[in-house]
Amino acid sequence: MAARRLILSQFLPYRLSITMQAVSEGLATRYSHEFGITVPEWRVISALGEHQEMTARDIAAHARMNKTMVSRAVATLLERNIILRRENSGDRREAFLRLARRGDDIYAAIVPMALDYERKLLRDLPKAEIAALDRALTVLLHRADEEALAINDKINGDAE
Amino acid sequence: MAARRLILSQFLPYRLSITMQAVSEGLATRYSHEFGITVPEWRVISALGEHQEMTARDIAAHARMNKTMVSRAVATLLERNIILRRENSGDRREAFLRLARRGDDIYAAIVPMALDYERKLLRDLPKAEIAALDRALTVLLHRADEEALAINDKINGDAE
DNA sequence: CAAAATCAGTTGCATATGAAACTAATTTCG
DNA sequence: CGAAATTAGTTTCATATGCAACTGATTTTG
Repeated sequence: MAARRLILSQFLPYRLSITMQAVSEGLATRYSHEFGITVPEWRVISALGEHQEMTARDIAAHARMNKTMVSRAVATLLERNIILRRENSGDRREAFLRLARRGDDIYAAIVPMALDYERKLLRDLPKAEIAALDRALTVLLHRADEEALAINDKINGDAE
Repeated sequence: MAARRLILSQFLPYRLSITMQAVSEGLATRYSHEFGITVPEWRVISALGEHQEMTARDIAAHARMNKTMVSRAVATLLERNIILRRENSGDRREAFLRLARRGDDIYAAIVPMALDYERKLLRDLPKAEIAALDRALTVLLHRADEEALAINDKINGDAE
C-alpha cells in the first residue's frame, strides 16, 4: 500500500521540474540576451542547424513542440531573416525551412555557448554518473509517455 | 575549443525539459482531472501537507515558486475551502496557512497517487541508477543556480 | 520619534501558451 | 470524377505566467 507522506524536495517530478527550470533559464538568459531569441525559436534554429532543411511538421516532431509553437517561432524567424522558406511545389500545404546566412551565424555562435554551459553543469559529475543520468532520462521519458497514453485512455472512453 | 555541432536529442537542457514536461503532465493530468487542482495549487497543498502551517513566503521558498504564483494559488485554495488562513497578530503583513479538512482529504488522496506514479516511472531503473539520478539532479540544480548568478552579474553591472 | 527603507502579499499589465476552430491543399473512396 | 476525410500550417480565444508597481504593515535610522 501507498505511503501517506510526500517530501516535496525528494519527489522526482518536483525535482525534475525545478532543475529543468533552473537549467533552462540559465541557458536561455544567455542567448536571449545576446541574440533576442526565445526558447521555442532556439529549438527551431537548432533543429535546422542539425538537419539543414525540414518542414514545420518535421521540426515539431524532432523538437517535441506543438505546431502552434513552431508556427509562431517560424513566423518570427522568417521576419527577422534568420531562416528561409521554400514552398514544396509537390505539396503546397507544406514548406521547407532552412537557416539563412544570419541563422547560420547565430547557430554557430550559440552552439559553443550551449555546449560550454552543458559542460559547466556536468563538470563535477563522474563519467559513470553522467551515463547513468542519460539512461535515467531516457527511461523516464519513455515511461512518462507510456503513462500519459494510459491515463488518457482511462479518462476518455478507452474503447475505440 | 568548442564543438560546432549540437544534437538536440542528446543535449542535456533539452532532454531535461522534455522529460520534465512529460513527467509533470502525466502527474498533473491525474490530479487535475480528479480534483480540479493546478500544478501551483498542488505545490502549495503538498508544502502545507508537509509542514502543517506556513506563510505564503515560506511556501514560495520551500516550493520554489514566485510570490505571485503562491498568492494566486492560495487565493483559489482559500475560496474553495481547501486551505485556511490565520493572520499573524504579531505581524499583520503575513498570515499562516494550513490545510482545511477538505485539503487534508485531497492531500491524502493525491499523495499515494503521486508516489505510485513516481514508482512506476522508476520501476525499471536499478537502485544504483536511481541514486545516481538523485545525485545528478542535486548537482545540476546547484550548478545551474550558480551559473544563473554568474550570468546575471555579467549582464548587470557586476560591481556592487 | 518621524521619515525612509524594507517586507508580505496583491494586482495590473504585457507576454506566453495551447486547444480548438479555421484555411487551403491533397488524398481517399463511393 | 466529386464529395468526404485528412493533412500542413495559421489564427482565435481563453488561460497561465511573471515582472513591476502598488498597498498596508513593520523595521531601521538619522
